[in-house]
Amino acid sequence: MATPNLDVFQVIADPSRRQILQMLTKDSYNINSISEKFEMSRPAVSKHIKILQTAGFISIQIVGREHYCALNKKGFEEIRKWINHFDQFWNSKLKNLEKLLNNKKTIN
Amino acid sequence: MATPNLDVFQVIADPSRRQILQMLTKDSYNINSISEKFEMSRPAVSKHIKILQTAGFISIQIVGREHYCALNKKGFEEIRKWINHFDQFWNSKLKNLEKLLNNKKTIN
DNA sequence: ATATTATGTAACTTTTAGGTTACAAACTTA
DNA sequence: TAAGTTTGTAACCTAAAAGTTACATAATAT
Repeated sequence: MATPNLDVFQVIADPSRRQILQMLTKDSYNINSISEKFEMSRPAVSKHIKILQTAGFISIQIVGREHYCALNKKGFEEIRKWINHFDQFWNSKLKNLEKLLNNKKTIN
Repeated sequence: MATPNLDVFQVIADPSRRQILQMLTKDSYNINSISEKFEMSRPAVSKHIKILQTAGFISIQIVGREHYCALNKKGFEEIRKWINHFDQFWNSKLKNLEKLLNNKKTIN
């Protein structure tokens, strides 16, 4: 794994990475304890951690030889922005429908 | 492209597919007019459309030989649910901090 | 009927994400 | 100092996503 530079959407596309993020809603864990919960090897998890950190989904606090991972708000923001954008689309569509119905009312 | 069955996160991981969704916030287009806006071949776009439809991000209305694509709310819901879940995490973290500060206040 | 337009799909190739093992580095403990 | 932990990384392999071209199908237009 040559740690590719992925955009935030590609980062959360991987189920294992989403599992890691899910896990970090419970507590902060070091990389070893995270990899223990997964089928794959520790280096594989290590790469995922690196990708998550680079994309801003987690931050890492080094305590001695242990690297503790915690959720980082930053990475999620672009996703939320994207979803909000489409929510606006649905809302404006709904408003247009309401306008249409109101016009009909005044006409009849 | 053997039209793989991707989960919603994998579906929006592809930049071209996100561009298509973005395009459909402006208007409803048939597949040919969508592919005209892209560098890649028409069959490639056609596959993306299929993937977007299968995952519930767009719906297709067939008018004669033309297939008109429009945004479908369904596909976005799982993404929003996922984002909301993490928003709850940040909110509860904030509440805990507030509680902590309030306790300090009453102690001092 | 023929030509044109819009689309789907099969077969194939290329690229790369995601996994592995092996080894190095850095910190901790006995 | 030596042994044990925790982590990073290099080198490699595999599976599959994403593209291509070529061809088939179906609706429309002339």
